[in-house]
Amino acid sequence: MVVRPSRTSEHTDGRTAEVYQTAAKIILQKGYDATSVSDIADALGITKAGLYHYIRGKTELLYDIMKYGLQELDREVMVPARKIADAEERLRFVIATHANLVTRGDGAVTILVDEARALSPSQYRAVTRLKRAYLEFLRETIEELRAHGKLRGVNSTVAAFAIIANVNWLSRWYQPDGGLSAQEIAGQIADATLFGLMKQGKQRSLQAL
Amino acid sequence: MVVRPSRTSEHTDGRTAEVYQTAAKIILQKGYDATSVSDIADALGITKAGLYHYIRGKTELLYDIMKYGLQELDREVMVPARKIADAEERLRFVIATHANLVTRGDGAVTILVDEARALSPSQYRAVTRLKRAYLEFLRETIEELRAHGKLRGVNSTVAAFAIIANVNWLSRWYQPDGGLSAQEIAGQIADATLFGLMKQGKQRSLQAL
DNA sequence: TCCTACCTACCGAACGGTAGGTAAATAGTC
DNA sequence: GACTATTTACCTACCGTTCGGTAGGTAGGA
Repeated sequence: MVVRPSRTSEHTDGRTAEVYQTAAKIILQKGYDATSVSDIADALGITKAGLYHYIRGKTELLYDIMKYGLQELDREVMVPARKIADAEERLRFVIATHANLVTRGDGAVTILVDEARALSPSQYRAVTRLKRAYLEFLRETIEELRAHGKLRGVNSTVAAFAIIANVNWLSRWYQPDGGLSAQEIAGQIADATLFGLMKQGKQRSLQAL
Repeated sequence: MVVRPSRTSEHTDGRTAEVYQTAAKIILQKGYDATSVSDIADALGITKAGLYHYIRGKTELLYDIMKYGLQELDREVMVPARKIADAEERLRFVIATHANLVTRGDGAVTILVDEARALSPSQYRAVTRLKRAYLEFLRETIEELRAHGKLRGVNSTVAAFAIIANVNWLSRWYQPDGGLSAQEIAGQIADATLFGLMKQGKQRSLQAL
């Protein structure tokens, strides 16, 4: 996870990126509330006061990590997806790419999922707004499938949440050293989810199982 | 949520049930770490020390709630499901019933999902063991489908987690006063998930969408 | 006379955060 | 290049607050 320069954080160099990466990793493991600022400082080999040189506060750190996760989702999933004309192909791309982002696991995208509760109201609103944009993007693509007569009798909200559920849940059970590769899993999830929604999906050749 | 008498908690009357229900509700809203023992006591209209008359500790309270959730899952989903001979029908029943349990929402089943991290190692092991039993139950049923030649080329682990993902994610977006009823959603999730896994599902008549 | 169901008052530990300092690097001036 | 001013990157030491938990008491019912 590389943090790009932004107006909201005045430190943009490599050390700040390291702070964010380390924090994301620990928060992912222990949860936000159970992670103390000292935990993060210790992992970085500095003191708590030293860490406050880089962050403005604990929730601001969380918020910045989440913002990065949402940017990542936009940059790597939504922007490229919008260039795909065919709705079915687009949806398959979104599911597989998002799944890869979760398993690649620098943490930011995943932290997004669970820890929003800890944000301040205004931070929460900002994050929720961007999450909702992603949901709407999925819903629109699904409705496009329906318009082409390809969708089964499934509510598009339920379907969109089903996609998000499957992808995000990956972070809870995926093990890099397990029997299945991230690509295999991503492909299978995309396939099963799409097939469940559509009247007749072009069934992809499935990799070894 | 009604807590049944058990050997591990010495108080079994109505007040203890009220304690557990209230605690579950608050933990569900705020998260376990962010919920203080005083929060729960306040909601019950007693002091913190008064609450300790009913509980042995904060994690024990969480553990007891989770144990109840797992019992609920066993009693209401797995036990009746085992009586269903047809694997497809059985899987549909499991998905729909589990989904209803989540949306009915007295909290215990849902808390199970997110807060296991806060348990002590031995408590964590106990909960994980029972969760794994549920996963295995799903996997076996899915493999039964495969044995009958009904399954598409999907890994049964991926499929089992997909079911769990869809059902548990419900708790994050289901709104009782929303446009969709719990039954509708449960039915659609069961239908879309099953259809995604199977070669040819008996497509149920879907309710209004 | 016990037991149940609480209470007040408190403890030690951990928390997020800050005040105020310092050594080393960097930038500006001559 | 030498000297100074400023900034960076931390530090020690501490603050007020909140936390989970407890000791010891009490009012009321069986």
